[in-house]
Amino acid sequence: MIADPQVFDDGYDGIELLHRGGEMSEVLERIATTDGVLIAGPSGVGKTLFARKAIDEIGRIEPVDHAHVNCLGKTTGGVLRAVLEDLPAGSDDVAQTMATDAVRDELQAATERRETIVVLDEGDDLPQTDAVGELLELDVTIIAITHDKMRWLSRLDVADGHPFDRGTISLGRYGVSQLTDILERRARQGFHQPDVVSQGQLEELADDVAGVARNGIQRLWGAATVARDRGHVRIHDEDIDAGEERAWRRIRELNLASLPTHHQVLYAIVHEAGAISGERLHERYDEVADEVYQGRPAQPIGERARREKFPKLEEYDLLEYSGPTSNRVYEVADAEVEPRIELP
DNA sequence: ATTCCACAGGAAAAGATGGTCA
DNA sequence: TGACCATCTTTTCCTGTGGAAT
Repeated sequence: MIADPQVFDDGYDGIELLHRGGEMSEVLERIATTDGVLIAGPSGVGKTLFARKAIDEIGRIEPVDHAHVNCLGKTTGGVLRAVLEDLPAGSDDVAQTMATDAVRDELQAATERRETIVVLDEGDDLPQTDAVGELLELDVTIIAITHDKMRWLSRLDVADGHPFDRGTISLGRYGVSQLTDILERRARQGFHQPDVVSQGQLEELADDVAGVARNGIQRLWGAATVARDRGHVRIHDEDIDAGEERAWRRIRELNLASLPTHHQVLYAIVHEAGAISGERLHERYDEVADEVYQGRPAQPIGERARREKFPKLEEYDLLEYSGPTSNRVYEVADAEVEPRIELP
């Protein structure tokens, strides 16, 4: 059924970008005249793919070097080093302890031989670092990606003004017919055989995910996987329903696996309880800490440092919490996503 | 309405980490 | 090898917030 699994991977970019023609001309136009463009839009509407395709387009006009960096959770130095590592003219392995001055010099050298574009993906927290300011000092073009344009612009603090407030490229959710096209394209490319899924089914999927392309693509993957397991030649409507949870679990499990020990422990504690207050959570952590950290390189951490871990767990869609500072309750997003650490 | 309380999260200091260089 | 250094992480200290109690 699924002949080419990577077509359904989250970061897959070997596919044509559909229904973004207007935004694409806009971004090309702006890149020709300024050295900073902000791309804003909700999760899963193809901001990353859009940026990649924009780089391709630009590369067709003139030769450019580029770096694409995921800035989530990175410090100023971390972003700069990642840029340096990703540039063709930069070093492949930049030491964490390399002085920022030295990184700056190397970036200078790596970017001056030809036009350079830097994509700062997952850039919501960038304004809290100096990374944007540092990069603007160099002769590079920045494409920053964020979920919330207003918040990003208002928190950005760069001396001498910056080019980002001269207009933002906004990528919205797709309409049903547009997303149906997109899903059809994926199906054709991923399944290698016609009629695995009907036009009507694709429309229903597109409608169901409210224009969020990533969700639609993952739902399609889940449906195809279930259909395969059930020995179906084509996707049945029941496969689509049954595949939904599986699709989300796949993404969350990958997210969880990528996190370090402290996050794993905290996730395990919340998972055990289902929902837990901050107070109870800290009590439980203190109870199990000694045993859980036995034989691991990491040491248990204090309460303040634990609080620091939750934004990432939320960002990765593993935990949910909201409400006022006191009486906050932490909940697992999907109880089926098992922790990777055993609690006593 | 005012005071109290618990907790989130900011800032700065301290500690850990992982590198360079003599 | 060991002294030293820059950066990142954690701790310490603290302020702000919203609900609950008075």
